[in-house]
Amino acid sequence: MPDSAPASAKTPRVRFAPSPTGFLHVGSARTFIFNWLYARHNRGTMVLRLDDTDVERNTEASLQSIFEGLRWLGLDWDEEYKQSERLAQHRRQAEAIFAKGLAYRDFTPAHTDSGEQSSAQGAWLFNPGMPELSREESDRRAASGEPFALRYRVPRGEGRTLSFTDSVYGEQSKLADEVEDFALLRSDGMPTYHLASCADDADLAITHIIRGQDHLTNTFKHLLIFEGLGASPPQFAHLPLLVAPDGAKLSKRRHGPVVSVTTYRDAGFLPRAFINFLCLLGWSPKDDREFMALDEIREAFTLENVNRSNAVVNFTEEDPFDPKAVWLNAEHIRALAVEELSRRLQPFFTQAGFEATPEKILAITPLIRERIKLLRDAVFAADFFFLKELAPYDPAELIPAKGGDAAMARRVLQYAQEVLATTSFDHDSLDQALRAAATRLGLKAGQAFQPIRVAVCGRKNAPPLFETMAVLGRETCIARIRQAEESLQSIV
RNA sequence: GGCGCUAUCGUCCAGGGGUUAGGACGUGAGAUUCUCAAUCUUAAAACCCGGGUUCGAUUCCCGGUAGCGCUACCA
Repeated sequence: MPDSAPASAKTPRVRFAPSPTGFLHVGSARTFIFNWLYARHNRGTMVLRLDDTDVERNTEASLQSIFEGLRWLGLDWDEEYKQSERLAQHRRQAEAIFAKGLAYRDFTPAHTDSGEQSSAQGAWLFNPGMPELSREESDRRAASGEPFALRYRVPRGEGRTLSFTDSVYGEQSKLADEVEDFALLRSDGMPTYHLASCADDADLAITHIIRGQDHLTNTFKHLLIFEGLGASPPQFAHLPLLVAPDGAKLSKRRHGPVVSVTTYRDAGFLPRAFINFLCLLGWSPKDDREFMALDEIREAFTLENVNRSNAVVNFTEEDPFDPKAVWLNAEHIRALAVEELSRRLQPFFTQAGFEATPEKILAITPLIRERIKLLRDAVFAADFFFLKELAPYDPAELIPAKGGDAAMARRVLQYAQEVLATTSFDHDSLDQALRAAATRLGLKAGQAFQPIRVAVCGRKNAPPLFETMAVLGRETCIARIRQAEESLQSIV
């Protein structure tokens, strides 16, 4: 394909460009996912680029956290770059722009405030306090070693309109007069995000920039930079933002760990469920599908189907996860093969301090898979399989809820011990034996099973009785039932 | 303040000049089961406001309002 072909017609090269200034957050993860989906749907190339030009805020820990998050998601990329390694190149490119007369030196000291004050006072002038110097004076001061920032000389006053077609937001245009003289180089010589980003996008031959809508307005600056670089701009696609229930853009600072992907991982989200949830925020296959496998999503994914309004991630202090994310996770858990699910459960049991062998987990998994929404729920759902000693019984729970007393509960538990001593511990045998026992005691199954379930599991709500007992084994079951019975002696 | 973007149930996502405005999550009620869960049935729940255009606007246009974003030598 010739270079002159429109960017959108080439084999796509997309990039995900996080800046390592904190943990990987869900908004970034979603941007990564959309880029990945676009690349893989179109058999293109996925580039990971670390935008680490902010030396002040970059940390190694953050870098690790981002990789950790991306690895967990399990989506791959084809090439990897670091902006800091391309510093010299960026400076050369800035100088080239300067040499073309498209930028000028600004010797004004950097503002220490964030510019909010001046905005509030109505001073939104471009590059306030820095009338452009003559070239001679500029050269002289630069030669004398005075620090300066390099600013783009935005072509204002020419009636020029900057425009592009966004794949999501459509035709976008803005008067150049509305764009301020933004910085290309900081006074310490470091490139700004705008410069580094565009320079790399051009150098790496990125064809499609898929990023958050917070960059929509910045795109006009980027258009100017590409022009200065002598490169044709790629196709842009901006994604609606993820916002918190308070309406504000999801931010690490304001919303804390609930926006970190590691929070989801640690709670026991399945990566595929997490991806499924995020891709549905701002995109849909335009039919009623919601629970989708990754392949299904990839096949259905197009930028045309991305919508334009922000999506709120519905979390609260009590419940950090969007209910829909939780539901989708439960769906994905149930869709997993038992072997696979039990493998994923392992670390949660181990971390809880249980002696959980793969065999034992495999036996338990079918009993809890429909009862957990997050992987970590398994720890509570299955604790009695591992605990040597159950917490002291609550007599009130041992007594059947409907029409029963302590004496009756004792009778059930006594009789159960007898019966169980000779019953083989498989589902069908237990089913037969215990139902027969109930009948003999003149009780309904529900009544008779409650004391036994509580005795065996330590609580009223648990997985199906017979399967549970089969996994627990005769010895443990009888011991627990005896203990429960004894705990009732005091009140009978 | 300027500029830009957006506006359908509580939330997410469809729809679209004439519809009983659809699906999902969550919530309520019921069914079913040895409890819980799962499952099934069912209910409540929305087109921001005002003008146009039109025989007819929730849908198209304009304005307002609200929210968000950008307006840094952050990214």
